[in-house]
Amino acid sequence: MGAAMKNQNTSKAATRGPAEHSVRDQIVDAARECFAHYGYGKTTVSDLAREIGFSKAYIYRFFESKQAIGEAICAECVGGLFDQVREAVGEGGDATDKLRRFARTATTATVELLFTDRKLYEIAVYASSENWEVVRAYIERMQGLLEEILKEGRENGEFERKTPLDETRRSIFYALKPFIDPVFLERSLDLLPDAQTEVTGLVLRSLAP
Amino acid sequence: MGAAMKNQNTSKAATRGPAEHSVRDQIVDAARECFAHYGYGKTTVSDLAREIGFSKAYIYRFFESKQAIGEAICAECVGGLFDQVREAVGEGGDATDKLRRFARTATTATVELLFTDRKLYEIAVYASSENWEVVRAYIERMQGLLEEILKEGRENGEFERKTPLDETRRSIFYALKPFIDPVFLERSLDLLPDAQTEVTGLVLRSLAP
DNA sequence: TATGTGACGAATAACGTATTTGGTCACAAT
DNA sequence: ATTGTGACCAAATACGTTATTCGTCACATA
Repeated sequence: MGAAMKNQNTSKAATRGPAEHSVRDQIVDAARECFAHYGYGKTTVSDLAREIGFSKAYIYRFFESKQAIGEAICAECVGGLFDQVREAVGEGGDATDKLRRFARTATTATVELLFTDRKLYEIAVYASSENWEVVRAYIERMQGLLEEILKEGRENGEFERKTPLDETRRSIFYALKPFIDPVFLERSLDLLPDAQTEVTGLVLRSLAP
Repeated sequence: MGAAMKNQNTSKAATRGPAEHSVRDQIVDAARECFAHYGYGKTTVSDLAREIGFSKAYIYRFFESKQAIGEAICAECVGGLFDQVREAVGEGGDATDKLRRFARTATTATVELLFTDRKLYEIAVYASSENWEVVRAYIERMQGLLEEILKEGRENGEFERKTPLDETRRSIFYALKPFIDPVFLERSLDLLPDAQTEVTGLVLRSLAP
């Protein structure tokens, strides 16, 4: 099984110097604007330095690498996605409704990001394809949320209880992946929104007690 | 909704001249070897011409373009995949078993292609990402096979009958896509084989009467 | 008609080079 | 200590030029 297995670049925070510092915020602010406007690849670290009026070297006092800055921006993006999903789920009624909201919102929020901030979306795709830590964290939070929904559904009798909870959570997440993972979602656009609805239906049928 | 929507290059056969002709077969044979050895991109039409001892211009009497030759080779590949799946399904017992075989064989056969004929797999990825007609045909045949399994399961009471058959077929196919579609499968390798098994389990639960 | 080709143009890829970029470090100032 | 920088290097990238490659067409031969 000599698979590809690239960098194993699941790097840690990759942040340096004081965690709370106005310059760090300035860098992030500048990066957010520049990345969104020119894209991650076309923005140079010197651009960011010029934008905040400091030298390039100073930026490296706060971030280990350009990618680390990209991860910070990406964290904001996926954090926003997660918040939207969590909020939508919170407004749901029973677990079935919550699960529907979970799937629907994850898709619509990500698609919206794709269309309104295409350049930022590209970072997310890159991050996902390169297994950045921030994506792993996002997936874990999403699965955590999903598990909560499942638990609730199991407790109040909406969902079956025989299948191990972990397996249920994972398999649902895999099945929904084409509509959640940015890399896959790009290739599923022409199937939306029907395919997403129908897979959610399938998932709910699989949960029937 | 200004989606991407590229070439709409879902071209037809793109074949020219006599359909039955020894030279056509020679071209395809040479292409199969060269594409598998050097890859689609690195193989030039002149290479194929030299291989069969004719001029490059003559090749264009039989195929409209290099891509058309690629489609022919790709058709062989996915045809092979489909045959493997159909055979495995044919050896199955009840519909549940057949569905399991359907999913498992589709994945293993595609992964095997990926590892043994990586260069040909690349063509399949390219074909899929560019929506070549041959891929569309493959998907339709696969869905046809899946529908047969579902019908059988519905008739003998293994599967539920409330959900419209079309929807069931489509949603199952979508859910399995990360393990069938070459483009997706490449990114799901690290989840195999567990994820595939677990999603299949989810699908079967959703089919419970 | 069926088989087969060399020559040709536009588009693309390969290639080598000059420039830019990511990242570090020694050093200065507060 | 903390804040801040210019100079520097290896690696990557942009760029302009050359060489291939796709695909066509007029033409040849049997």
